[in-house]
Amino acid sequence: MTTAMQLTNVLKTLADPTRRAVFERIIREGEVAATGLVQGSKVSQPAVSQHLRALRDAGLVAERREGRHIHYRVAPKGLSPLIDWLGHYETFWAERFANLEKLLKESE
Amino acid sequence: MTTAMQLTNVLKTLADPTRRAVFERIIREGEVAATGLVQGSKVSQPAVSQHLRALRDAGLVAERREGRHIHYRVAPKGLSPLIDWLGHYETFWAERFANLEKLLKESE
DNA sequence: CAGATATATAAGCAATTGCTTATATGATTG
DNA sequence: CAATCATATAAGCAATTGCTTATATATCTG
Repeated sequence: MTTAMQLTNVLKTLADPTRRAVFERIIREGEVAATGLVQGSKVSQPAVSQHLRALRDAGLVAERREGRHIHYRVAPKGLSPLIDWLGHYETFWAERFANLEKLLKESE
Repeated sequence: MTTAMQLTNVLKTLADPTRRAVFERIIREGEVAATGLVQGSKVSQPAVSQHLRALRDAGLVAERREGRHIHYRVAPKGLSPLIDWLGHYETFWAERFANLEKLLKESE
């Protein structure tokens, strides 16, 4: 079960474009060290570090220390609060316009 | 097609618990006048009005004027940026742990 | 140990946010 | 028209946010 607070946390965390970009890179690259994320980022190392902390606190990423490097990866259940919330209201939406799945197919 | 800005807007708009509560009431009640939303809200009428504006600006709700009442309803495509974004990364997640649909079933 | 590298934390600051009270606008009713 | 009801806007304010620079911590290497 997810709480409203967890959902709020996930939404807030993903709402910042810079932070979301970091998250998307972790998704795409599978497992990245913080250094790698700083490279090619528009913001400073501390800024990236702070974003990584936020992502971790929101449960969106997990980390694995390897020597002095810390590798970040997506946390499987991190998006659950969001998916759960969408799923919870799916029935309401389905009645009124279309279901989630259909919207998914229609996208792009 | 949805832009990153639209997604950011939707996420930011839903990230506030009070505003999200307003949105959820609109989902559940189908079509509500602003007055109805102020009733039973913890915040003032202007606060609700500001939240409604934010929801409308994010494309999450639509309005219909009827005399001096304005009735709000969910905008069908409002969540598209969010659904699209989840869908866009679904393949990446599927490869790594589970697909969106499965997570949806597992929820609750 | 000393130096280098990887990451985190601290402090400070401008910008944004969400609320309030007060007031304005718009529509209806008598 | 005047009064009332529904909603929006303005102004102000405390709290939060995202960044910066400076510094600390932790790990590795020679």
